[in-house]
Amino acid sequence: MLKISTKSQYGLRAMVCLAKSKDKICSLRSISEKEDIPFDYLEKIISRLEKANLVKAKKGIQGGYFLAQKSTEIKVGKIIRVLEGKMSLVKCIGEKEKHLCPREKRCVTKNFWEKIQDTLNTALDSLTLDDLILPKNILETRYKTKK
Amino acid sequence: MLKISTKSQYGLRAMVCLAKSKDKICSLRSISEKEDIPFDYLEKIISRLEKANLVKAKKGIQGGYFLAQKSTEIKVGKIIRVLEGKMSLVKCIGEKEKHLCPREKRCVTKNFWEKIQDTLNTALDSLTLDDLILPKNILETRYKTKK
DNA sequence: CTAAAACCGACTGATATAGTCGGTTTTTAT
DNA sequence: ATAAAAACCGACTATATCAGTCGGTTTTAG
Repeated sequence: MLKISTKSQYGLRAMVCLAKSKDKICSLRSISEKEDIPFDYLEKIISRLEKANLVKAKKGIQGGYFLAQKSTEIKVGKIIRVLEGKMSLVKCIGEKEKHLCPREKRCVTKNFWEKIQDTLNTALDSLTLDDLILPKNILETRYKTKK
Repeated sequence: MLKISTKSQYGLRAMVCLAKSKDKICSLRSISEKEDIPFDYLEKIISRLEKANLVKAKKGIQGGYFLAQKSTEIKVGKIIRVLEGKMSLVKCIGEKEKHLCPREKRCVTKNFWEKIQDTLNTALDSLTLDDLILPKNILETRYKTKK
C-alpha cells in the first residue's frame, strides 16, 4: 500500500515539536502529550534519532531532548531516512555497486524506479525542519522554488 | 521501509512486456517465463489489471492478454495505483472530504505529506508505458521535461 | 474431445509494523 | 541521603500485509 510508517510520522512530529521549542529542553512525556504519541513507542523512535545524531539527551530529573543541530540545517529527508530504514523503493536499487538482480541489464523498469526514487529523495530533502514551522503559504513557495 | 510491492513491480514488467508485443496476444505462461515472474502470482496480478480495464483477455487455447488501450495512453502511475491499492503515504490524507484525524487543523506535517504525495504521483504519471520501451537516453529527457 | 489457456477463491509462511512491558541508570531537588 | 523524574534498554506480542501456492472450473481452438 506504500505507506510511510507511523514511526516516521511520529518522529517527524516530535522533531518539529523540538524545533518549535528552540533551545528549551523537552521531556518525552511532554512531547508525547502534546503530539498524541504513545509514550513507550516514542522512546524507541527518539532513541534512533539520537543514535543518528539528530537529537541529544540530558538525563535525570528536569532532563529531556533537544536538537543536535540548528533546525535550518536538518533536512526532513534525513529524519525520514533514519526512521524508515534504508529507503529504496525496490530492492534492486540503492546498493550502489551490488548487482542484486540477474535481470539487471535487460530490465527496462530499473531505470524508471531509480528516477522515481531520486525524485522522492529530492522532494524530502527540499525542506528543513525550520521550513515546517513557518506559516503554510511560505511553505508552499519554498517547496516549489527549492525543487 | 517504504517499498513498492513486488506485485507492482511484476505488474509493471508484465505491462511493458505486453506493450512490446504490440497487438500480438500474449499468454501468461510466456510472460511469466520471459520476465521470471511466478506464474500463479502473475495470475492474481493480471486479474486486478483486467478489472481495472488496463488489459483485456481472450480465453481458450491460443488465448492470452493484450493492452486495453494504446501504450501511449497508459500512464505508469495508473498501473501502480491499481496494484498498490489506495496509495496515500499517510492515512490522514487522500480521502478528500473525510477528516480522519482530530489533530488535522493544528498538524504541521499534514501539509508537508500532501506535497510529497503529490510530487510522487506527478512523477509516476509523467511517463507512459510507451516511454518505457524507448531507449534509455530518450527516457531521461522525457522524464525531465514532462515534470 | 482434449489440451491450453483464462479465471477463481481459499490457504499458508514469512516478515514488518505498532506497540507494550519490565526493568536499569542517571541526575536533580529537597 | 533519598526519592522522583527523567533517559535508556531489551524482550515480548498481536495484527496485518505480502508473496506465493494450490486445487479446481470454465472457455475455446484445433
